[in-house]
Amino acid sequence: MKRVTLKEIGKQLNLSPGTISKALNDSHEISAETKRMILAYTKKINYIPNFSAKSLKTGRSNTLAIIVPFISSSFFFDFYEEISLILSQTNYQLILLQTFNDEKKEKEALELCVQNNIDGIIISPVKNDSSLSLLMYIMDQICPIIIFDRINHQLDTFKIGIQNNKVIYQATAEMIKNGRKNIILLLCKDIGGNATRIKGYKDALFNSSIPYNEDNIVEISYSSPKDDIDAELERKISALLSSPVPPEALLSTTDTLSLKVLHILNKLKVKIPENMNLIGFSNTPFANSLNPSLTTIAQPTRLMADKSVELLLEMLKKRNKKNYFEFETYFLDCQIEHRKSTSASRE
Amino acid sequence: MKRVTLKEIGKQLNLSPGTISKALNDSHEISAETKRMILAYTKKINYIPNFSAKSLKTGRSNTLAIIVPFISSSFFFDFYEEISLILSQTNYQLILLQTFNDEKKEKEALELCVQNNIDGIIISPVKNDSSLSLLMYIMDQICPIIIFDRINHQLDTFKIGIQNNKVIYQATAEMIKNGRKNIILLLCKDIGGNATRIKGYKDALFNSSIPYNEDNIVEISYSSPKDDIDAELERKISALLSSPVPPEALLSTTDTLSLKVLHILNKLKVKIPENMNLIGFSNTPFANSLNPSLTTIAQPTRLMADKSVELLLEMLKKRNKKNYFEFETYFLDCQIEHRKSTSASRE
DNA sequence: CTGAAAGCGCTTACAG
DNA sequence: CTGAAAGCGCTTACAG
Repeated sequence: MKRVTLKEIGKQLNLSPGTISKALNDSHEISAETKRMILAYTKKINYIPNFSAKSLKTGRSNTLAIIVPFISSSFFFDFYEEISLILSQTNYQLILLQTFNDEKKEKEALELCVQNNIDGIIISPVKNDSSLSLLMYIMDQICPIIIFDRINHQLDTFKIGIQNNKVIYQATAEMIKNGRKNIILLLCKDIGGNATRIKGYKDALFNSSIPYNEDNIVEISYSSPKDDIDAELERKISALLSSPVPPEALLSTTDTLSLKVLHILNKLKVKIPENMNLIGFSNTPFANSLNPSLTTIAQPTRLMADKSVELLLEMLKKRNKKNYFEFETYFLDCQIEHRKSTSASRE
Repeated sequence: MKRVTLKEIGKQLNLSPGTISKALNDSHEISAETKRMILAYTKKINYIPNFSAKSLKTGRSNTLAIIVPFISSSFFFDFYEEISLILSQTNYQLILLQTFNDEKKEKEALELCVQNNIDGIIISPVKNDSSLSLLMYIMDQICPIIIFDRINHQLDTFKIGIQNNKVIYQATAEMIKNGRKNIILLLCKDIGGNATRIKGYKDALFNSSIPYNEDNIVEISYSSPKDDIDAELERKISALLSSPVPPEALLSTTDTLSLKVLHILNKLKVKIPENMNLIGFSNTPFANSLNPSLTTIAQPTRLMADKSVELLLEMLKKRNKKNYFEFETYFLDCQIEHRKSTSASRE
């Protein structure tokens, strides 16, 4: 029982390998009768084609790639799941690559795409200018690219993201409405959208005539959800809590930080929401089961994934007509999901 | 700027394509001098080889596959992450495939492996006998296979799992020690290890002279973490709670069930741990942040992943000497992680 | 409607 | 140590 090839099948059926190939690809050149006969036979022997040969010949792989910083981040995970689900309805395969926020790994991931004749790429890049020349080369020579999430990247293509200033504005305003004035904004350092995030935060304060205090901007530097930032985070939070006018609210802008800060506040016996309103940027399905359940800003992950695939498939369809596209950046809206960690009542 | 081939490079350097190939593969046939020169050049122009051609020629892909029911299950996710981490140290690529507990999808996933000249497979199969003939064919003709988690599968190969009866015994004994006699065992229906699980449960009761009551075995039928089983689960739990002798403890054997049942018990205002001890089979890192924090049975996921890769790589090394192996099944130990959802004190 | 033949870009046994 | 040549298993322009 050796692995069967088209040549072998042709010999069995007294047809040429080319005819078998055309039949299996449902070419109009082949008669219905012959097709039926060939399909019956290949099904019977469970013929499994060799994709390497096909890919070598055609220059395509029927495979798309999604490149994210960390699949362990629930936003990226959900995004991946959705893409995976959509593509399972097509005959595209999907491969998942992680950069770990490392430019070198990003380059490796992209080269892997080239090596494997990947047909299209959806990526959340490491930095605004990471792998720029390689990405441009790929766009030009290899396959279309869609950028999502970190849409400040300089590559000229379709981009799908959220309006950071707007959503941070809303969350901050929400806390102000709950009577909180001293609000911590917790950020992951060196992430593209921070400037716009801070802008949204400041605008919300300004519109309620609350003075801006730069000590309330807390930036934590980490690149992996597994980095040990717990001690640093606890120290900074503790310091703010023991200041003359302790903070009454905290807005956390990443999934990782949201979970960690909740844990720390519980440990420090801070009463949530009475003494501390808490809103987390998060996509975790467990927000409901947390203690207390966490009010979150949920990114429209599925919509983002849907749009990314839609655009990529569209570019693939028009693959031959380059420069045809007017590239656009799409900003999707986030939603605040209210749970127990925010309320107006105090102790 | 067209994509460069070995032929092209050969022309530029006045060498044959064969020589370039050998140099890049660090063949001993090529002089150090020539190698250095070729490497310098290919690096300068950032030569990226065509893996399809390589794979077609060699019959190998340098890619391993991991096939799981659902990557959204945290056990499988952690397992995947660990494998991914280990392989990033090697030059094997990894592809992830999901079966959604569907035999047809499992067959498709395996055929995809064959199509892509995958070098090795690590799989948690859908059922004890799913895809048996295809798996045997693959083992025989294509590449080695390791089975993990669902180790009751009939394929003869290396298997890595846990001793279900032992760990369920321990968890049950733990609850008995906390003075609980009426203990619910919550299972996902039709999963391989259930018989051994029930045995562990019964043995623990028996050794404490507690009569076995079959109503306490609750089986819920679902195949995806996203299946809507909430109503059914709530109905069954409610019914037991309103029986003359309500249960005082619950042992949940899957991740999905653990989170759902916690949510339901909270909703029904059952006091945990006072009136209900709760132990969940779970790998979620959020166990600590749940309300209350959940005592869990944690599978030795990383060890299982390490062992799986170790065995697979070993089989790959000895690829030519088939039938050389004495296949074994490895049983790894689980650990109970004590948190607030279990204790002896009552109300 | 079917077939013969070239070629995708590599690797490798063989010759020199 | 280097090269010429065959071949991996497909697809497809071309011929008939």
